Amino acid sequence: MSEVPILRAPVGTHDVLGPESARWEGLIATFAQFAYRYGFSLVLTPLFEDVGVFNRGIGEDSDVATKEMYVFEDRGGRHYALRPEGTASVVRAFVQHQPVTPWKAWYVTPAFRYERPQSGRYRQHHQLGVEALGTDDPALDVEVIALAWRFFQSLGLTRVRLVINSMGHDECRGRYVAALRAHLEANASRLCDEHREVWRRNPLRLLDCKRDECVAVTGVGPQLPDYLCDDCRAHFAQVTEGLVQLGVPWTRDPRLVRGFDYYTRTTFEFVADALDGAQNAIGGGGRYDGLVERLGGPATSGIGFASGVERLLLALGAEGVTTSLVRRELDVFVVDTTGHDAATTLLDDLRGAGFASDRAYDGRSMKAQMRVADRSGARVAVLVGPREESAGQVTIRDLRSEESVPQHLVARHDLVATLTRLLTK
RNA sequence: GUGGGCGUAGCUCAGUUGGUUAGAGCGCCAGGUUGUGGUCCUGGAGGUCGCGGGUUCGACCCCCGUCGCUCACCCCA
Repeated sequence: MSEVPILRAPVGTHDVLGPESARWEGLIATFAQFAYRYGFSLVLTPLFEDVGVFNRGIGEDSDVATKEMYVFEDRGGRHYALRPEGTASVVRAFVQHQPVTPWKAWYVTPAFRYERPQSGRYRQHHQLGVEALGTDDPALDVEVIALAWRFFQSLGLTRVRLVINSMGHDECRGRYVAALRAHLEANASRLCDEHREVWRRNPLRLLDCKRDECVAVTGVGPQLPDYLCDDCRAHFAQVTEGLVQLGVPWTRDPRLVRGFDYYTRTTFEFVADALDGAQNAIGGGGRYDGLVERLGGPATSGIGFASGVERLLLALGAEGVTTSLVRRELDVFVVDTTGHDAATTLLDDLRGAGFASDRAYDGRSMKAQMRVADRSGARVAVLVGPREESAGQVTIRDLRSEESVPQHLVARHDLVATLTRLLTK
């Protein structure tokens, strides 16, 4: 038809429409409800920030910062990056505005990472998350983790595991990293090809490596839990005990360190066992007690959690949960054959009364309009033609009925009242 | 960045050893007598066979390149 070539969404991005978008609405609305229940309020921050926010935030040596950031220069020569994750921006906003603590905020946002897409991994994906700043009370760790857990449960996910660990605070973590570094140095030749040369850059990364060679090296030698100080041990114990009290099951993974440099003490991840692909982490987070300072603010503790919308949807699909959590079907479809557009005022009344209503356009035949009405999924059709109009009536037809004549006439001025009775029971 | 698989109608796909006007199902549109959907019947619209080059008398089919999709490694949501 057209000579203009079809433009498509960029690599690693995707459009969401149709029934799929209803599932998105449901997820987001459910999460918003949970956040509200737990005392979090919505925070909106810019999609792009000074690159320093992310470099200093998630760590210049992290994979995300070194090779996955969408960086660009604007027309004024400023260096910006599209957010690769949610926490750094929110913490920057905290530093800038210094709200009263404890400050509990939730968000839903796109996140960008330049990497090769695959199942459950995109260049633009979307995260739902919460951040809580101003206290290192383990009760808050428990609350954030419980919020995530309950959220997943409410969605209908059953095959989700919580794995948790503590990385200690700066000091004990530092001692562990030093010990790990020495251990790696002594065994560098036995590491996998990928890490043999680059382990110095970020020793903790090696714990994530699943290759046999690296696992063999890191499986022995210094172990993170042995390096925690008494305070960090106590904190971790209180968190795990709190989870037990709430009936939130967890398992400890002493190798769980996660990819961003800001984590201290509690780290956790939710693994969806229904996903057989490599991308089976549907959420994660942790405490970041030094991050506010790193971004120029006063010493402030914080903890956060984020979940990937796309992966949640994949996990839900894999578990066979197909409900959208939010109803998006029409109540009423207006079929107008008067020839002079009686539908417009009729719809205004219906919509004003709160009914989700739609119509056909372009003066199509009644048969055609009925077909569209049927496909729309509306519960009832309201028909108005010359006969009804002259009598001051409309026909209400039940579109879900199998009967041959599931319809009746009703006075025009009784329409809203009748539908209210019909559709709200 | 590296590697595997795949690109034929809006969607899911068929297309025989390369041989005339490229097909199906679903979807979409219009009809099936005068105002009625979901089933059924009939008809119709819609494709530069991803794109470019090559081999050949002839290419959807073979070769090369390229773009895209997809899966995996790495890492993460």
